[in-house]
Amino acid sequence: MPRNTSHGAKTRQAILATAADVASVDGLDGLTVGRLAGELSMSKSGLFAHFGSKQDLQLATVEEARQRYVREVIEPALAAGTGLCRLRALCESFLSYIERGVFPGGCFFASAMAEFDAKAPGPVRDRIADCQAQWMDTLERSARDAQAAAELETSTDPQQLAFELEAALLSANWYYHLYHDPAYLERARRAVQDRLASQATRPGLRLLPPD
Amino acid sequence: MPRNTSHGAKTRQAILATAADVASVDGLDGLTVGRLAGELSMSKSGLFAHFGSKQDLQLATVEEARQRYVREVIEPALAAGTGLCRLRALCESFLSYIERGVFPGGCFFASAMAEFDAKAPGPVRDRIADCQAQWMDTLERSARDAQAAAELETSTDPQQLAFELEAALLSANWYYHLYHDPAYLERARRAVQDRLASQATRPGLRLLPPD
DNA sequence: CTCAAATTAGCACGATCGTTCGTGCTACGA
DNA sequence: TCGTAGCACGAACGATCGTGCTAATTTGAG
Repeated sequence: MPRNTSHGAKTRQAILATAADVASVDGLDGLTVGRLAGELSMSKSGLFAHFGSKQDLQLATVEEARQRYVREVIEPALAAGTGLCRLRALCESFLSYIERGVFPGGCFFASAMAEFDAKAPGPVRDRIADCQAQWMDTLERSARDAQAAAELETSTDPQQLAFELEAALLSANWYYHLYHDPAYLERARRAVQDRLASQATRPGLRLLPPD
Repeated sequence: MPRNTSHGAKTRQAILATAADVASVDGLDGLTVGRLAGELSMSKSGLFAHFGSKQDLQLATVEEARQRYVREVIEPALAAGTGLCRLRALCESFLSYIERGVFPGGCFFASAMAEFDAKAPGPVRDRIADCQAQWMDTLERSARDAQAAAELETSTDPQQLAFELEAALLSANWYYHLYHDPAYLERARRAVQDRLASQATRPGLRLLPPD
């Protein structure tokens, strides 16, 4: 094979794509080297050679998932506008990402956060917490921008708003998969709409992008 | 030892109490027979003899956790009143239960729901889903009662309200443990208060029990 | 076509998984 | 006092875990 990044990188990428899918269902601990090797029809040792340890595999899997999340959730929303419009787009983008089944086990980071929530600190937990903080910050900053643009009441607490929006999104993820019922996605949509509408400066302020 | 259920039942109870604690941190799959035996200073086989299989152990652990949940969350709230007051008490009771650390890993059922969310169906998953549905139904029925007592607007959708309350509670659980920051519990309290206040029939309707 | 480097496979290790079996206590009922 | 039932134990099972070593295979560069 070529010196550096030809077949090897492709294989590594394929491994990580499958790893992220598996981990979204069975967790990053349920992600097992043998299982993963079987799923990709390759030997345990051949797969393992791409990573120095299981922890490295986990960290690489988180990074792969992060990139997928940015591509499927963040970027489309950022392209949709600014201020209040962006805030709403971020929420809708998340719900769409759940609906589309970007990860077979639901939101990767929701699963990972739940799994490492109360576990002892470590590199993997730290990375998960960091990703989650970034997402929360994206919501919060958008709220602040909307406020600066006079689209949200000055009485609004951006952190509180971000928390309530994220709460609706996360719960939609859990209940949608637990009961296989898309009604929960609609509940989240309604919750988001209500939160934004009630704190918008003008009652009829256009929240939806033209469609 | 006595013939039947003296020492045996005591031991079984001690096993399940520890099992529920462990599972709230490491999940029902992370709950291992050997680990549990070590934590209780008894042999794997001696412990295992109390349950026919690991799945039985898991189901018994869920049942133990359910009883603890009823005792620590549901019953105190039901005793606090009816209607809107009860609805608020249920939410506050949950947040207090998180704050008190009734389970070391946060809400047992939140962890279990997340763990089995996207897994293949089975007895354990079914039981978890059932418990979660019961809790959601408790919230929803309280909302309906409050509505029947004319404490909530007739325009309120009890299911929607229950979803939004539960969303705040669940997210408070995740973020509180992920960042070890009680501020998230306060955010949930504020979200609950806002939701209830905005849908109460009288703006100043007493929501807090006398304290 | 050849060679060296990169990639994968084969095999083995100690540990731990869930589970089974046989044994030895210990205390009550006869 | 003796038998018996409940309970816990130690040892061992096959399987799988993560992780090393070494040999075979593939592959791009000369």
